[in-house]
Amino acid sequence: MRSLKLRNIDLNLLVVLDVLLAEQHVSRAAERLNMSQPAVSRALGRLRETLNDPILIRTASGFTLSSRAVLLRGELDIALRDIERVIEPPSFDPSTDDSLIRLTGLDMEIGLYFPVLIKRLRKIAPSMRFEVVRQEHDSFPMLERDDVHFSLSGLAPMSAEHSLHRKTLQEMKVVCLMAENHALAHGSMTAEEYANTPHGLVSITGRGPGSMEQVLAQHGLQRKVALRLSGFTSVADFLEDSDLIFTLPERLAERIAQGRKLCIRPLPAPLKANSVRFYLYWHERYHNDPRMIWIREQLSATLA
Amino acid sequence: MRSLKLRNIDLNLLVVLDVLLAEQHVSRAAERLNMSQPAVSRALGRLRETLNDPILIRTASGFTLSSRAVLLRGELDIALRDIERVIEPPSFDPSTDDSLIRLTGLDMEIGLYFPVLIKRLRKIAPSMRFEVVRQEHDSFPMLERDDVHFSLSGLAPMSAEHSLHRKTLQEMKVVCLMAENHALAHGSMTAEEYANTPHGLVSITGRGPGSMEQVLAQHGLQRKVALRLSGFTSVADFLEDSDLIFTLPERLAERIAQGRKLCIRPLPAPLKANSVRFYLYWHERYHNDPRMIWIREQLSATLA
DNA sequence: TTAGATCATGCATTTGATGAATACATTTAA
DNA sequence: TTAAATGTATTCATCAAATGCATGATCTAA
Repeated sequence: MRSLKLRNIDLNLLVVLDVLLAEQHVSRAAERLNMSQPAVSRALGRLRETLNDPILIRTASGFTLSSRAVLLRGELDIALRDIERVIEPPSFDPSTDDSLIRLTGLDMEIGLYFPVLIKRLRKIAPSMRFEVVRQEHDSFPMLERDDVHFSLSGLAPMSAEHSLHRKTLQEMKVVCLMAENHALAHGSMTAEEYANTPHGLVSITGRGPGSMEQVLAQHGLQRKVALRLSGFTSVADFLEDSDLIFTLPERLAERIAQGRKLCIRPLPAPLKANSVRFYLYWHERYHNDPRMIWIREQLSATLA
Repeated sequence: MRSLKLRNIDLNLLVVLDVLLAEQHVSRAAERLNMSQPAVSRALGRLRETLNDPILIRTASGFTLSSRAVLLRGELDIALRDIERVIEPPSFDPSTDDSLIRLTGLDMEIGLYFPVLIKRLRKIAPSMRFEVVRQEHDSFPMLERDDVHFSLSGLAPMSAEHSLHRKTLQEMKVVCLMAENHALAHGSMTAEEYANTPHGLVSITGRGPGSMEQVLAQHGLQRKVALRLSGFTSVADFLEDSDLIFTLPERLAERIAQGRKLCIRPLPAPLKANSVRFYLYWHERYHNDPRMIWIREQLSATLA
């Protein structure tokens, strides 16, 4: 535990001392410091008092340094340089930075955004390292605990988590994904037809109703969820040759449908209102971190 | 030339920051700093403003550090340690100190005081190095110019040299030194007899009358200086088998007479008043230097 | 819901740094 | 030796800013 010697002295005097030692001349020092000559003279007086040493000694031609002052000059130079490093906003150079950046998110969402981002980052910051961390049920506590720097999520934090920041990556409509040979695969679909078909649901938190339940309720409808999955990976396998419908964000649905016997259909017009957003979340503690700011900017660039 | 970034920020805040980073708790930091809690809270506010970073971030259980704060902790620790070194009175350890100490003085006076001093110093400070420098006509400018740390002299500086300090080493009477077979070598000597004998004079500055001239003048007398020397070394050689008298400080006379056919006689009573002092001089710039303070103390000890 | 803990803020106070003018000291030039 | 010049310290009034007290706001835990 550091002693409190420093509490009892005015560290601001050190800046004046530095210039005084360099100039050995009160008036010139004052000019360089943008202070009045009396102010510097007094500061010198206080320094003499504090350090218990005359520091500058009058001679026929100006001032000379005391032996203490000669020592001080070197030590002070080091100390002030260190302080400047403290004060200075932290610098960041992508070309040399070797930080380890930890990210999390759901498998499918990650696949949608992170590969292209990280490809871009590695091109500009070849020494930077990345780690995609398996997401827990809820990624917000992971941010809180500093397990990860970023979390990609379509959810909103439950309570008002004041320490989290986020940025909307994309907003997209929700579509229906079903087998090519599904009864509703062709022609238009009514809200009632939609509600009466058995549904599949990817529940990230593992519990509670999906957002569609609310929308249906507004139309006096409700649906039957016949299958509940905790991830997107096997959605296609369940859908092919099945009577199920999954209601998913458009780009996710496109991904899942790729190369499978599935087809994407718009939601029935009355239910179309709501859309889905994906967010990038980070913790307050990295809000000003130039590395993280840079990454956020790069992500925006990949989306543009 | 250092930029003046540091002029615009309050360095005293850094001490508070240091404790805040360690405690991550405003009230505890306040206690450790002997400040009120509001004062620390405001200081934290100013720090946030200055560094443009939240530093401490509220969480459910107290504060966490921002990423900037994590960096700061290390940098600040170094900076404050360096500042402490600046503030701290310079330490001095005789057993390890290897300073080079430069001294000057007249040959004979040096022989009187320095050998015993340096013997003592080398015993306690074996790594310290010493250099006895040939004295110029006047040793005071050498002190002014920082050619030497100490000067041994019986003179007083001409003008009021405010930058010089001195310490009386010894006070001694002045005696007459003459050949054993000198006419005045036995019996008492009157002031007139003294004045009428041819004199030798060691003139350190090389010019001007000696101090005896003044004393004689007060008695309406004056003497004839037949021989003028610029040092003491050869005084004995000039005195043996000669009619000259040298008027010298007692201990110097004893030294010179040692093993030679010379004898020491007191001054005639009326002229006896004045005595001679030897001083150790040093420059203001070393007045607070712990090494020089120590040396001065050691010199006193050798004289005691 | 209450009690307890902790940080932020409004307000009044006080400390202490500042600037303008000036006194003081010393050196240089005449 | 005096006068001018240079540079530093000091006096005094002013003003900015930090502080402390009391209080408000927020959150945790029982």
